[in-house]
Amino acid sequence: MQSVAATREANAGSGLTERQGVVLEEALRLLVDGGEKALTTAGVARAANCSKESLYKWFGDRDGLLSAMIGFQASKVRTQDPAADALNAESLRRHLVVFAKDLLEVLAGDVSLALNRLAIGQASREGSKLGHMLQERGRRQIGRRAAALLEAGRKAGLLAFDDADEAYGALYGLVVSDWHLKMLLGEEAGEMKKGFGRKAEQAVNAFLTLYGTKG
Amino acid sequence: MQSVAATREANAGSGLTERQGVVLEEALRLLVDGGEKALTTAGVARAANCSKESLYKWFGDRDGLLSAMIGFQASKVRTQDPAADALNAESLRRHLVVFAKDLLEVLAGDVSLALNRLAIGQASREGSKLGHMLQERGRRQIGRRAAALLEAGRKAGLLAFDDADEAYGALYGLVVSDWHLKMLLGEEAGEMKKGFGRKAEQAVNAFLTLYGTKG
DNA sequence: TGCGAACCGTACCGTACGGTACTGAATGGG
DNA sequence: CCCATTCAGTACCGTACGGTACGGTTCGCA
Repeated sequence: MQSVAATREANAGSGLTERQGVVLEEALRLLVDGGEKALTTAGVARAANCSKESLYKWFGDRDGLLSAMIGFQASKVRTQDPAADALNAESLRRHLVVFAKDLLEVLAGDVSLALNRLAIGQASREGSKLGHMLQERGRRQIGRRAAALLEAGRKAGLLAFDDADEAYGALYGLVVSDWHLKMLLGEEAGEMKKGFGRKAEQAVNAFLTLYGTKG
Repeated sequence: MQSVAATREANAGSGLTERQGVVLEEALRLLVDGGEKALTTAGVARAANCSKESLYKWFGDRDGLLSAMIGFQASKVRTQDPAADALNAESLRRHLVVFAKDLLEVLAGDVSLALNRLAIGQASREGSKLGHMLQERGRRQIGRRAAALLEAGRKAGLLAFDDADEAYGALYGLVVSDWHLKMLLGEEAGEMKKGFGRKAEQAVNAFLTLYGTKG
């Protein structure tokens, strides 16, 4: 996963030492492997070969570490909204399918699932600070990419909708359905992934039936 | 919430004393109010005026208590699949809208959210036993109701689909989209609920566009 | 009345965690 | 060469939890 390059990228303008990035990487690994219960300060310190005192100096307290982990991971995910090449019906469909597949694969990723589980577990108390962070820095990114795609489709006369949010909601729902929740609840994601391609195409077909200008 | 009647109902054939039902009710209240962190054995014992020793005698250990809570709550939710009156296009639409609204309101319920958060939090370790339980005893119920409704629609010539699961997945996705996740992450459900009616109708409209036999 | 079962309340134990304090080894700059 | 900074490693403290054990009380029953 070329963690070094990714880490350096993530640190750009985040006030994070490279060492701290490595520590956060190790913390994420612990979280993915063992869930929140396994994410103890002593455990992180041991896994990252640093002292607990350093952890507290860098991140304040445990919650600060959790926030830093979310921000760190979010800063690593760069959603490229490329293209904007002249859209026709077929290229729009292709872009939508790629988007749908990317969405499913992001949601099914180890780290994404672990962080979502973490934020959901903390949602009851503490005003769901982590939840908002995850929502803002994770979802918003991919939402923007979708919004740009939909808007381009509309500008090209290939899509017709009044409310962009509503259209995006339909696309998201058709693509994801209840798979995300099932994975969050522990359903093995392994066998699911092979069906992502077919599922993405079906969802895009349905979406184009609803919002496409030509059947 | 007529908890007494509901409790008595839930105990039918579950090997649960009425006292134990009251204890589970109190445990659910603690979980809803304070999340998993607030659900300690001592806390439950104090809130329910029973001894920790009794808790361990009745439920084995903490995980047994959690399982019992899920089973208890699931047994309280009775999904009536009524109707089966002669379907026409309008009554099918009405039934679908009612189903969609019910689904949204169930998912937005305090106890449902708390139990889903609990199961998701435990999904990393322990083979996600609670997750499977929640999936089986909660989702399966409402899924059956939807399947019956869809099948009736097809039998009446009002719906056309090959794969019932695929159709149900589309309906679920159109109705729920990412609202469930947002609520699980802590988004205030209060202001959302007022939009459920409109959202349900929009989703059903879209679903009928996709799977209805007459536009 | 005597007996046993169920059970509440509480005290108790071992453990594990979050957070703090201390020591000693590097490192680097004057 | 000396001093300041940083940090790893460890020991430590208070707390809180899961789980167990025990005394006292109520209740049903013979």
